[in-house]
Amino acid sequence: MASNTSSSYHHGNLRQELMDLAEKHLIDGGVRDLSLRALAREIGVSQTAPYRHFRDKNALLAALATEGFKRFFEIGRPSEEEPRADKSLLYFGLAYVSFAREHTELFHLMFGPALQPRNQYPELFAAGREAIYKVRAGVERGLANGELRPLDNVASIAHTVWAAVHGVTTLMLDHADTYGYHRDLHLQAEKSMRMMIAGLCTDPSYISNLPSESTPYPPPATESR
Amino acid sequence: MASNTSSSYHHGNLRQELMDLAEKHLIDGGVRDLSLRALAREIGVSQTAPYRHFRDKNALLAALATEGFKRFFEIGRPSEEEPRADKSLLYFGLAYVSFAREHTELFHLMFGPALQPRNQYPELFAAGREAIYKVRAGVERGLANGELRPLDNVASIAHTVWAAVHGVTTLMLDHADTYGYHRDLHLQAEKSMRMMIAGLCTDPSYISNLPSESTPYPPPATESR
DNA sequence: CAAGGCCACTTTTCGCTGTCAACATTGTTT
DNA sequence: AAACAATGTTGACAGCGAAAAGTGGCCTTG
Repeated sequence: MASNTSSSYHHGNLRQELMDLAEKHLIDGGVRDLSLRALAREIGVSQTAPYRHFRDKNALLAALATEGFKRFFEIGRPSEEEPRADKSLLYFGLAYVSFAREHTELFHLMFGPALQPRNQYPELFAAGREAIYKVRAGVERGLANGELRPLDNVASIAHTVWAAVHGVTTLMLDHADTYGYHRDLHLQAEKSMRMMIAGLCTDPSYISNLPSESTPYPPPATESR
Repeated sequence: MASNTSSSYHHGNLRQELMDLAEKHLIDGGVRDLSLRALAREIGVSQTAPYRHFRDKNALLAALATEGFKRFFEIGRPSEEEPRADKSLLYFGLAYVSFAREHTELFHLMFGPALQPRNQYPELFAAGREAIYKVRAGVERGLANGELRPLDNVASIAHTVWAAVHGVTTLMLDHADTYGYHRDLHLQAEKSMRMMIAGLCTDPSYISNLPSESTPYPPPATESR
């Protein structure tokens, strides 16, 4: 896939290859170690070739984040099939956490302040916005079912759910050691989300049943801390 | 305060002046626009002088973040005086949001992934850890009073509260436009926190009374977006 | 089939950054 | 007075993002 058709002057697939390699570099090293020059060097083109495909370094980052959101949609799917609103929201939250742990640096790029300004990339905006609709749908069904308490309008409740999940996730990623939850991070995350979601439910009996100590979740991804 | 005693060779107060100017630069421009050389140039010392006081650029950032946490303690105070646990937690959350809006870039430095690695600065670690104790204290009193439901152990509930507040705040800072809460950000934040805290209370009647549309909070700080 | 244009890439160059090694200057201790 | 440690300075290196101008090759158009 790396080697191209025939001509050595025109690479032919540079944009995609830049994206792929950029993500690889992102994974081990974070945004700080991502340099256009290094990418170009490694691919074997001149150091300014990337500028044919991305106006900026920022534009590359925006493209990466956009693709991250598109992959992110996939994990939102199950919530549409689960009939129970509380479980649906919980599953969304757990998937959110899993995504963040498996694609930590991408997650940071998508939701963190590293990529700025971000309001000039319509695709990125649309992709990010799409995500909240998943939650909205779940909340709407929950309200219709009567499983969720009509505490406020849909948008507001959806925002609250998102904030809860997002807070649990980011705190876990960036400050796990500070707050002393070295192990069983997934367990703590699930407990927190259950507590918060329970408050939104009319009948919180199920959701507030905290999970047992042993968790079926995958071990934390190897990180370069 | 800038001009020193008499000698022009030894500055005399370089460390503090670096910190002050660094924060100023941080405020308008973010971490990306913070350069040791620019600081040195502006202060009027040579470009390597800062290295006498900070091993690294990272060390400067760590010092800034540490001081940020120390200021952050001040806002935690009111929660100790408020007898009602729900209100105490809510006030903490509101103060958290206010701090984040008034010192956006500092907040990002304190809680975001920009400063890395951060585990080699004991002072920073201690300062960050101190913050969670405020919440713990509030939760402990709430549990003792019977105002908070004993859903789990203190640490776990405190972590949950923190995550809720943190999620609301970061989402508001970084993605306000994405999720369509351009105005009345403080109102939305308060509503979300009330909903979440209500779920933790035995009698959520007061806390779930959502605030009215007009808010007494200060307008958003002028930001360079 | 040739002319011309356009696109993808290269070369060159600029100014900026963090950081290191060696040196100079100062206030303080012995 | 002499040695010392702390604090600045000079100069240099490698790396970066980015702009300007040139070049090779494919594609359209006459």
